[in-house]
Amino acid sequence: MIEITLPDGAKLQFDSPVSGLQIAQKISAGLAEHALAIKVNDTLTDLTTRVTEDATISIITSKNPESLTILRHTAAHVLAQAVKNLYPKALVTIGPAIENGFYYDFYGIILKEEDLPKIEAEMAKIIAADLPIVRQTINRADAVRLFEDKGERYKVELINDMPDDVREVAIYTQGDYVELCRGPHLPSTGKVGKAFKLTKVAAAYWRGDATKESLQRVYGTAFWSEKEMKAYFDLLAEAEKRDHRKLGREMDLFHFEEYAPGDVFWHPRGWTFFQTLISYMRRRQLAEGYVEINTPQIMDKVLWETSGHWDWYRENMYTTTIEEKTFAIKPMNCPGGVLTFKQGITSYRDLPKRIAEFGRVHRYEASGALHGLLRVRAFTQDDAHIFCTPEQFKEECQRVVRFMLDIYKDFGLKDVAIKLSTRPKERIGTDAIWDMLEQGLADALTDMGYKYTINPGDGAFYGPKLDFKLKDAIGREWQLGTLQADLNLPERFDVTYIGEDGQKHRPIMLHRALFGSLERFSGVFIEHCAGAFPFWLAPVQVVVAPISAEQDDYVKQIAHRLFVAGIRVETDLRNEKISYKVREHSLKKIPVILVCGAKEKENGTVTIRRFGSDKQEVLPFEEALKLFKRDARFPSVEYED
RNA sequence: GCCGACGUAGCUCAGUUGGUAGAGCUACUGAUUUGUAAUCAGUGGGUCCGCGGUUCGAGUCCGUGCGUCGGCACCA
Repeated sequence: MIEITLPDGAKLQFDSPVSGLQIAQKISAGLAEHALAIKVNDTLTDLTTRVTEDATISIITSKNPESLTILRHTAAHVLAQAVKNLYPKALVTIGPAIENGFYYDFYGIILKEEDLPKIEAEMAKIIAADLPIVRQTINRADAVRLFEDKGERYKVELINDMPDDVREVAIYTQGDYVELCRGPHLPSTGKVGKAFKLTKVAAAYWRGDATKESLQRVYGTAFWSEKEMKAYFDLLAEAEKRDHRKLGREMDLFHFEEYAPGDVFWHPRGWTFFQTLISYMRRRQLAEGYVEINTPQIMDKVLWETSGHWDWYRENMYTTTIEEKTFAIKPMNCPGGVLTFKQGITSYRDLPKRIAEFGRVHRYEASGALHGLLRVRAFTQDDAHIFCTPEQFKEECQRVVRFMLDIYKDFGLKDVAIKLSTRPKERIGTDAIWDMLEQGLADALTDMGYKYTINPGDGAFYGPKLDFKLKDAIGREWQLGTLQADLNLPERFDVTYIGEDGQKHRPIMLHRALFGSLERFSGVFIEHCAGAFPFWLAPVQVVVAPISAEQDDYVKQIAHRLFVAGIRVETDLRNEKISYKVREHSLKKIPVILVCGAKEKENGTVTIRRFGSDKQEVLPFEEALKLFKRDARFPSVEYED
């Protein structure tokens, strides 16, 4: 007797092992028709899998969010079958469901975008044939033979690399196509339906390893309805409009040149924005107990040999040799911070010391890695190095995390993922040190109630780190801030402080950057706000425009007053209609347009039009000035009135 | 770096089977003095990414370099 418990608590009894489909049939014919998979004690599995003992189950239909993954995974297999039909010499590898769709990697073929419709058509045929998808478990050796016979050496490799204790593997058959797979899958190819699309071709390395062969990857997506799929593509199109590279050109913020790949030419407006970010951060850091320094751009390469970076990253460092001496253009600011800290003798009473630097660093990134402002070769970090005692370690970490999230909040960035990256395989320092630092970072987060995920082995070679990640307009994740714990650099540079006991002690060094790279942060934020900067960050905050040349004097006069008050203001005295000017400045997303006609001039008023609204508001100029001065203030910063 | 695609005016793009480069917007000049998302007219504007080759002739075909885009790998 097997007792099956349903989600609502109801219990069903069966005499013998029973499949998900049979259970669904017992519940209702309608459910059986829509059933796609079954969840047994929280494990998703195929509808045909038999439940052999008492269990809590739920029948999965397209209403369950989990079903989308199954749909896409099955769609990936249909894709593989279609490609095998059309290109028999292609070898299959793997094809999982991913966040917004699925992909499949093939060996031995090269596809172009133009080939996709043909493959889609073949997929549609397979779907129309509604082939049953049958799961079987077979002996491991038989599986190897099966795929060897088919010449599918990648599948053979996958089986051979499974742990020794795996005796049996699952295979799925749909028509004449056989796939090695854990599953689960839809009951038949017909269930994939019509809402699927292949989106792009790309390359990927076998097993994600750059030393292995390059495979042909095909990306696609699938939904339960064409309506949902359309909504997804609409969203992508919308996101594309926010691409910071496009907005950067349209808003005249920056450009790139082939003479300096990966290095930004900031235009007046973009540079004003950039500098405002720095002013804001500088102000907030001072309030947080930091001091600011500036250290050399080019230093003896000996420093990087000492730090260990030369061994790890020499290939990515720019160097310059003069009179037989080799210097490095700094790829990070740590040595500058360390050498500055080491000037004089530091007492425990002086700790923690928080030393900030807006440091411009250069790293030779692989050409294929470059991506607008989001991945560049020369960038500015809002870097700081905090030297503290072991007792202060956790508290300092918490201050940084709190500060970081507080900064992001000022930019409306609330969807931040925190990752704890732990010791990598190749590293320096003892396990005891790594244990202590990893635990400290984890505790700091847990104590504050922040959730995080662990990226095992993703730490820096000298210490573990917390990474703060955010998504761009089309969902790509980018790292912004980082907090790294380090005992190695203090060791290597022999950094000490004098403790209460009068003896020398080793401080813990925290590396932290909140914006991370100001270039990257700019890109992410431009996309986040779709170019509509808040007043305090806008490179041009106010444009003053006359209705006719009669008011030019008045316009100049109030623009001057705004300038003196610290407002970033421009006038637009061109011989154009006001609607032309409104359109143009609206396209540039200027927060405020002040229109001055005869009435305004006579009454000493201005008519305010704010970006994103077509409402007009008439105010005495003095009042408007007060308003703008307030709007121009940095958020979360105290001001004396 | 790897695989693939792409590179024409400031921007967005067109350019037939190889026959000496075009549109709209922008810019400039003039007229118009205008009340909240494009006033009219005129004029400019190109190393067709660079280099080499094939050809009587190359924006177009081939090779190569550079850059960009989409992924992968990388990211102190």
